[in-house]
Amino acid sequence: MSEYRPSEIEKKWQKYWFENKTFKTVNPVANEKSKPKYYVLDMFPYPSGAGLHVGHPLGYIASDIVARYKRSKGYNVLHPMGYDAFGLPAEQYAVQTGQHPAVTTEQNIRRYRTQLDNIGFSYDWDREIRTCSPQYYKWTQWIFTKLFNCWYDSAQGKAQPIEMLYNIFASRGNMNLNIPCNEHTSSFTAEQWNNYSETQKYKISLNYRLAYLSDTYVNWCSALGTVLANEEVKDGLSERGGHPVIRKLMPQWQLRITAYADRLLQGLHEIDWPEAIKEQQRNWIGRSQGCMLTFNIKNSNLSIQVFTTRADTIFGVTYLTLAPEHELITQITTPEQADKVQKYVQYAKNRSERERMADVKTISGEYTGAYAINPFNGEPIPVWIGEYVLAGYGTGAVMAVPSSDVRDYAFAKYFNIPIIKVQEGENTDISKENFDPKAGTMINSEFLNGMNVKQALDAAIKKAEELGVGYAKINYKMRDSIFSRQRYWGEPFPVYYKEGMPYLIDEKNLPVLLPEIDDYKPTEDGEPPLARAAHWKYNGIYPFETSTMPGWAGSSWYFLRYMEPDNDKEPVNKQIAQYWQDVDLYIGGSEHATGHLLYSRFWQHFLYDLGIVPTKEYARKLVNQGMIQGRSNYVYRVAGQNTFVSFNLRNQYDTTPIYVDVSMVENDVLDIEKFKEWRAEYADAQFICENDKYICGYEVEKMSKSKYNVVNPDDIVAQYGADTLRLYEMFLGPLEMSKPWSTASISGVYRFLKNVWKLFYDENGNFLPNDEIPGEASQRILHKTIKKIEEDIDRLSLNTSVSTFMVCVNELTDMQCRSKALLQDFLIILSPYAPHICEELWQACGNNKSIAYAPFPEWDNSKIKENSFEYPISVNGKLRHKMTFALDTLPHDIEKEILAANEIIKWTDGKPPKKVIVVPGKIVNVVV
RNA sequence: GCGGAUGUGGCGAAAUUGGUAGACGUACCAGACUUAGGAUCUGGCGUCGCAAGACAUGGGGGUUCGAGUCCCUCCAUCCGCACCA
Repeated sequence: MSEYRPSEIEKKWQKYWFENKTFKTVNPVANEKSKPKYYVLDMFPYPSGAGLHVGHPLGYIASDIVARYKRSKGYNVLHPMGYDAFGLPAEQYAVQTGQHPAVTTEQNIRRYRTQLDNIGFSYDWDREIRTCSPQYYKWTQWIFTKLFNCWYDSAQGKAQPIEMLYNIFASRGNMNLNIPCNEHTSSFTAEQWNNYSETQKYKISLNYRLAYLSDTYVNWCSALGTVLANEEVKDGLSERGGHPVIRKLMPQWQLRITAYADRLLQGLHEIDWPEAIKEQQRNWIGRSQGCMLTFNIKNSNLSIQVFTTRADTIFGVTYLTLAPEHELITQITTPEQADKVQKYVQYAKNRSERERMADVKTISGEYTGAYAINPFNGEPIPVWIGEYVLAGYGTGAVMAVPSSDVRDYAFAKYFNIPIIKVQEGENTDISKENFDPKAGTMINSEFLNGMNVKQALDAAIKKAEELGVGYAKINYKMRDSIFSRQRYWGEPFPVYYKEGMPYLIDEKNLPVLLPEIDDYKPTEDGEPPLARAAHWKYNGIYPFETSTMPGWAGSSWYFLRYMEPDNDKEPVNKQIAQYWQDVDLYIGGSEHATGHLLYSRFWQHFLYDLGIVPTKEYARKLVNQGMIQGRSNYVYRVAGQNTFVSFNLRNQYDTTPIYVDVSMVENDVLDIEKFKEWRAEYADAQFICENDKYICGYEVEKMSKSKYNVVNPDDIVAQYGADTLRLYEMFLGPLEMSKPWSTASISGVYRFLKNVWKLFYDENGNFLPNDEIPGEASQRILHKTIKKIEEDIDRLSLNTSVSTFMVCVNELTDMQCRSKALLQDFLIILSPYAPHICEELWQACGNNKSIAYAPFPEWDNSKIKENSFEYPISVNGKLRHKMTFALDTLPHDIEKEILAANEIIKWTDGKPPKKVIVVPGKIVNVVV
């Protein structure tokens, strides 16, 4: 073949790999001495109707390069792909069209698969999984049953079977046990427990399980007819669709992720993940160390619990503030204030989350008329209600210290509540708002006087414990995760109801299949769509749970299933999990920081507790690939005319920018003919050009159809081939950075591949490589390249490797390298990046096995060394000179040579240097 | 406000432990060839300067014989979180 024609070779090799199962990962056999393992994983995609754009494969290409490289380095590589196939878009489409979501999902998956295959990935497709297939979600349901059957043993720091808790209750009751459980769990003695009926015991146990039902304020989106997770809500609107979200009290399944809060925080130390992700997770978990204090209500037997991180400021408390949702409000409010309080609570309730967040500046509140008693000094302090106190954090009540907290300060100023200064020193002037709440030493605080904040904090907590009015407490911002969705297209719960109580479906009856229904909307009375399945009953009698699991259920453990996707006895075999351990490299977007990436860690910790998986953390290293943004182009239409003015002339006219499809633009130059054909209205448009060209404006923004800036990888593959696309996406810039797509410099990468081809074939199609022994120079080039590529892959700096290859090919071309042995080695190191062309040329060299089986060549340092080398010389740090020395020159010889070289080196003032410092291979310093 | 990043030619970017800043690719300029093409090849290309040379890695300071790299400080941009007591 005389010319590089990617379209002719790529399909052929993709077919070859598929038919020969070239990339099949064989399960390790027990007695076999197996290779070291390497698990490289991509975040599996949600197969949306829009298909892949050029940004999606970025991470997949990087992981594919690593996978292919590790294989050739002798690793047993697990590199799978699948689909996160349950989800809202397919369901919404179903609601609109009546089309079953399974059908659209299947179509979308096919489209994705075709697009992925076009790029030549080395996935082991025999391991493909789909979260929506019953063989898969059977085990998602199974994990749910395990969560339901476990409680969290804080003493042991792990999940334990619920039977064990029964035993504990039978011998000790539930008092003085520090076990994470639901609010309002009443206490009982061992004796009482033993007298309970089985049903009563079961009912109590529901409060302790890691999966539990509870009435919760949830983010209810009536437009979508479902509950959303906190991270699915942005600024009071649904992330998907932007519909308003309100808070509503509903019974929901929840997972007790809060029991794992500390472990999830600790685990971050063990994993090599981007700092940004770790920080987001830390933020989300929101651990804060403080103290719980009890304030009794004056003339009442009620009391209010308060969480504070500033127990040291207890003598500065001048009022308490309750969240408007606080349950004691009605009980403590005095009759005189009842009306106002009632109004205020109503006002707060009607304000959506969005409104409340939008104006954090507005101060509002109401006085209840009640007084609480400061537990430290017995002073009465008024109890207020304020919107700025969040029901969901801590106890929904705060002890307000206006002198040490800016929000309390603002509230106190606004309502004219007294302020007691408890700190003195620099930056503690409370007449201005910008005081430092942690500065100075304590005053007006009895036994705390004279201490600094930290000392006072410890002393105050100690005192509270002595007085029995409080205790040290660690509080988390993170809430338990709501696990119910009022949707159709998700995993059904393996749960049925009997006398209003939830029971698990027997394990042997899993999976609970998603029933067929004729309409995917919620029912008229607001029940989830599954309520439409009238005859869907367990054993024909008991109603099933009608909500389904959220999108993140299936994605929280999929990485385990790839290890053994067809196991029908368990989610994954222990020995196999033991072999694969964890994911060595996980590549995916950072948008899942507090969603998938947190939940999956939680499930892994849980499964570790059960002894199913061998590691607490499932992904050793995570890399977030940057987003590829679109580069939109504009034309400038002159107001009121069908005339368009070129970019640099646009200011001379009154113009409106209009998006043009990027496929009609090259290097910002508009293809005027294509533009005229684009739409009828532009057919006789006029153009005001500069230098006979119409230059478009541009902007970098997210790829989207409406901006006409979406680039489909299929088009690039059709024009330049998959290898060019792969190389180019890497060449575009560092993997982690977001960067705009531009087709501008793709031709350089394409030319590179053509040059590779030309090393093997001349223009007449003659095969060039022969058996000549490679010269020293070409060996040096090759070995330097091998070394560089290894280093690049190790630090995932794949963009620079493309440059390295280019330099290598240019140099081999210059010296007309014809050594087949050397060129074959070159193909092996290039093949992870551009596998198709390398397979083709590899075969042309007479190999009959895939290049994927060829071992990666070892580089030899002795072959890299040059005969001579140049030393940079700085004279007093100013002038620089170069001198060439033989390779084995000793440092003192260099020194002598430089001293003797006065005539060669023009010293600044003509005098020879006094001192020459030489470090071999590094520095020469000359002091004149 | 808090946290995480990032600032280097017209553009995308290299420079792994401090050691010739701008590799490689694009764009652009000049030329060659030509079956006129979005092919191929050669040369140029940070700024100023005819040149020698000088100045250049967001700004300012510091450490060092030597700083894109280390330290301090300020600025700009992007991304998270945000009344969390």
